[in-house]
Amino acid sequence: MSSNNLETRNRILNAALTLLEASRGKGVRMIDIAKRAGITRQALYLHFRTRAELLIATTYYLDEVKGVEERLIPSRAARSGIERLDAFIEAWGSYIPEIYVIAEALLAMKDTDEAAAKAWDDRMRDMRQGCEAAIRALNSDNMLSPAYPPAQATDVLWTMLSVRNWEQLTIECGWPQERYIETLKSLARRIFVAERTSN
Amino acid sequence: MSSNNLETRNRILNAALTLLEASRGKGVRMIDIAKRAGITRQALYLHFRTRAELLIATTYYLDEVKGVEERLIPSRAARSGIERLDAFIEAWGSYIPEIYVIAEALLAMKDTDEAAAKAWDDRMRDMRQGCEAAIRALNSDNMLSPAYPPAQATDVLWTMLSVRNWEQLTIECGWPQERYIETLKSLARRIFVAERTSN
DNA sequence: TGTTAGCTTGACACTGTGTCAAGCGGGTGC
DNA sequence: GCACCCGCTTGACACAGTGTCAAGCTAACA
Repeated sequence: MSSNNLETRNRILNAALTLLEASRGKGVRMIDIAKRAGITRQALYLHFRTRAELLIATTYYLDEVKGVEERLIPSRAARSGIERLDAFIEAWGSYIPEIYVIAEALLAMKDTDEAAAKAWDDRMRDMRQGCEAAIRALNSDNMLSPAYPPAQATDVLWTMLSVRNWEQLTIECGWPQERYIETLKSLARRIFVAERTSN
Repeated sequence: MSSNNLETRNRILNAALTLLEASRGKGVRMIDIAKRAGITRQALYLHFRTRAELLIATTYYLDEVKGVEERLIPSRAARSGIERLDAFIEAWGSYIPEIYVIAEALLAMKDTDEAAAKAWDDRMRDMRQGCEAAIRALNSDNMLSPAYPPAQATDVLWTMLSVRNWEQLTIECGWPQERYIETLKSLARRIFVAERTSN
């Protein structure tokens, strides 16, 4: 029965999520996921063709669970460019820690698996849209620093907000999450906003 | 004979280097390296205990070949803080493309191999010293922006100059190397230098 | 001439992914 | 009540890549 099928599928995705979160994304085997989901390893392949496919499905499942879309509403509603930039950094920056472990797993597969690479790149391209919109909003307000053309400014913002940079600052350097958010907002203003009036 | 031993060792390291560079760091097997070095796969293990150990040795070998130390001389000789910041970004930024493929290979192992992780972290810690010195020089000149305490400024500079960020800007965004260097210099000035007089 | 260092040859173990065939049990249709 | 099928289990096996081991070869050196 297809409802039963879907139920198992969700159990698998939940299992994958839990295990990835528990083990910081590394060393989660198919057999571990299967056991946690209460089925055999082989049965996993009745739902997902490969490990990569399972992980990709897990990230989409995660998005669904965490609700990415809703989080971006405030940034879209922003009236000024600066406000939009701030709201976007706030929204994305707060989202990173929630997807971090899964992102790690996907990033680790990027080298070996074509599909995983594409899934990650798609996801990053989506995020880039937000960066572009924020820069464009700033530009419309005539508040974008003339130092960088919009396209390059987008590249820079996109790079600044990468998961890897979040990882380095919070995990490696030990920054608390709020400092990460505040510093990135401050940096973005310093870099992108013309005629600085605040830091 | 130990001289023969060393000769083979260098042949292995050269082989590893060549292959890693050719294949962008991924999918290089022990057998490939062995063949290229003109020995058997098993003989590799007479020189390196594991694949990780070989890769780590390869990175040190690379440093030797490329001469990291000499490149940093100009930045140490700089008279002003700003000059030092510029020189450091120039030196490190120019070095990244040369070590990039090996860095990739090492980064890929970071998740699974303890020793590889340590080797990479050590390397990054070295680089961080340069960042710290540049920030300190700026601070001594009273040119460090009050917006960030020196420790945090170091964290930010260190993160900005990561290999991943270089990868994203040059490879993903398609920036030419000179633009990368110039933009990073410009960004660093904008962020760290107080009372901006230039962009 | 005998010894030894450095390599080869040809095994084998192990891990993890992915595949296959046969079987089983419970619900559904007739 | 019977047959059927779906979703899963069981127990194989293939395959790639790393790492290990024992025995043998060969050139150089004492």
